[in-house]
Amino acid sequence: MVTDHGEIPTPIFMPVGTVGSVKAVSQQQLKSDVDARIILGNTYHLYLRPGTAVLENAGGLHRFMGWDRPILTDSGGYQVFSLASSRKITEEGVVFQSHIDGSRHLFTPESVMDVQRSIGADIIMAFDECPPYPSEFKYVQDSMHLTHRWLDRCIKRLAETSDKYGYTQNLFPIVQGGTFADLRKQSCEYISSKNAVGNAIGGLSVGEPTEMIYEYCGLSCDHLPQDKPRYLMGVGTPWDLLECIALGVDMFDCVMPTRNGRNAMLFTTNGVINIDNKKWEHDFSPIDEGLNCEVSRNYSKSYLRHLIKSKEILGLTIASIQNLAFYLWLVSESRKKIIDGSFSSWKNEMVVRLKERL
RNA sequence: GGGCAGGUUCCAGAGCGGCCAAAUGGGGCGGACUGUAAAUCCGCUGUCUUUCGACUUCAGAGGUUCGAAUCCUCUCCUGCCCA
Repeated sequence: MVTDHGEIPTPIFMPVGTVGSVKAVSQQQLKSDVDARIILGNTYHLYLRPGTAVLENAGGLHRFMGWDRPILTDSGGYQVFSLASSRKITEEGVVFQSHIDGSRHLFTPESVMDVQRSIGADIIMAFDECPPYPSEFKYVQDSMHLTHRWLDRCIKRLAETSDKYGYTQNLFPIVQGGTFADLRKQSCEYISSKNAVGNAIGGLSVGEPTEMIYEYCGLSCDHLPQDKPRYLMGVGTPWDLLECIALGVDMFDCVMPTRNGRNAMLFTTNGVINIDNKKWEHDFSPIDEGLNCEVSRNYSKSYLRHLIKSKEILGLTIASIQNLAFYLWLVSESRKKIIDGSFSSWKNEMVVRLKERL
């Protein structure tokens, strides 16, 4: 893939990944870019629209690792949600109980900042609480205020500690407020007032219907600074990405390409494939010719199906890479379409096409 | 030619007189998966019917029995061993 900022490397396998990108830069350079990714462990797609501001990162972990895109780490706030059965929330922080040995571990805004300092990612996330859907107004309200107080502690801790590796780490605060318009708006205002280099939209894709994701994502975008990256955490399907880009989102991250890939669901430029299906048994065509990715172009559907059916670990890797390459293509195309002004019509066409089951 | 062991629904393989359309696994089909603990989870899978239920199945043909995939007889086929 080649963009006006040079070639975007084909995804490669890394044991623990993270790489994002925010090629950042000066106002003049802002005309385009950014896209990021994390291979395997997580996937981050950063995508900045023309005119949005970017991070300052003269150097960074990404550079240290030989990548040309920034690396992003999450705070563990999502685990407060996803591991709800084995944790306890207090004002101080969250106590998690290990599912491996039962040991208890306290996560606080301060400790989470320290950990992220040590890892050294270019973009680090605030520690927040992510209430499930549905939740009572009162609970979401209290939770939001707790997240705001935690944010202040994150900012304070970050200010009190210095960069460990000689480059700036950029903290993104996270909007909460669930699916209550007034709370969301209030949270956006609070988060915006911190004047961070970028802002995240959290608390969505936690069980609510897709339409509500769009609704509250749009609402959040409307109340966050337009000249700074808006990062929607945890979303989503390819069509979700397109819809949310239309609403103003610049960055995404999601488990979907890798997890669904491991579960035999392939996202391709022509639609969705369930590679388990017998219909692919003798289909020797490339997995996805529409991608400029050697894995997608050189392995056949038949071979990939065989690997998956045989429970060969390589199959999961190939499927994951296919989906990651697809997501990168999707955001890269989106950027091009936005720049040439054809995004909206292209998006409507793609949403239909990409959902199709092949 | 002789002696054993077998032939069960797409496959493997339980069942050995009623609770059997028949366990379980695989396969097939469908669904789920959204800031990753989890290469995972959930349905359906003889035919007809929405359900109840009805009907046809356990190599083949007869038979015993109120009742057979299960017991008996013969036939066909498969594997192994001995000639």
